[in-house]
Amino acid sequence: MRIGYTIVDSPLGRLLVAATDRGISHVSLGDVDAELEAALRSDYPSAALERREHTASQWTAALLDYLRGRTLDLDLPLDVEATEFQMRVWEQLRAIPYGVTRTYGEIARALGHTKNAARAVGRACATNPVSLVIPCHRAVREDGGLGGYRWGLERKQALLERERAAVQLRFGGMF
DNA sequence: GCCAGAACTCTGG
DNA sequence: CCAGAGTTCTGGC
Repeated sequence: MRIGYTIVDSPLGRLLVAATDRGISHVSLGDVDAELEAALRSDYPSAALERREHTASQWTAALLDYLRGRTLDLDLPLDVEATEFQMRVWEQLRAIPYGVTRTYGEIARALGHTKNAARAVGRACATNPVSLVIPCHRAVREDGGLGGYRWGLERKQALLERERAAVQLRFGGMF
């Protein structure tokens, strides 16, 4: 498998976008490029990875727009591998509106788990390979805590604050 | 209420 | 298989 990727500056640090010719396969945030490349490599141990500046530039631009609060919907083509359960969790995550949060437990219940599968949901979120596109940062704990975030807790907090601010800006006076 | 410990589901090694 | 996870529930105080 061939995967091209690029790393650019973003409001939340370095942003890595990786894609096959079919869609986005990996999106991550970090402080240093090497850290992001290592994460990509560990997700795709046997793929041919090629760093190219112009890789997926349309999609990268869309992600940057999103981070700046100019785009609320990231409906981009994905090319990711996942278990059935992960697919269903990610589907639920993508259904959460911009600026809104949902708890791990709520997501578990939405999947039809009467028993508590919140931990499994957390695990599925944690292994989401395309941050932002699948908004795993909108999943929080029931006790009001943020829970964790694969790309750094302060980024999760910053993302949620940015989303709230952008919503305020657009719809603030309307209610 | 608060805290420790058990319960629950999925998955990588 | 089993440990451990981006959790939640329960029971004792």
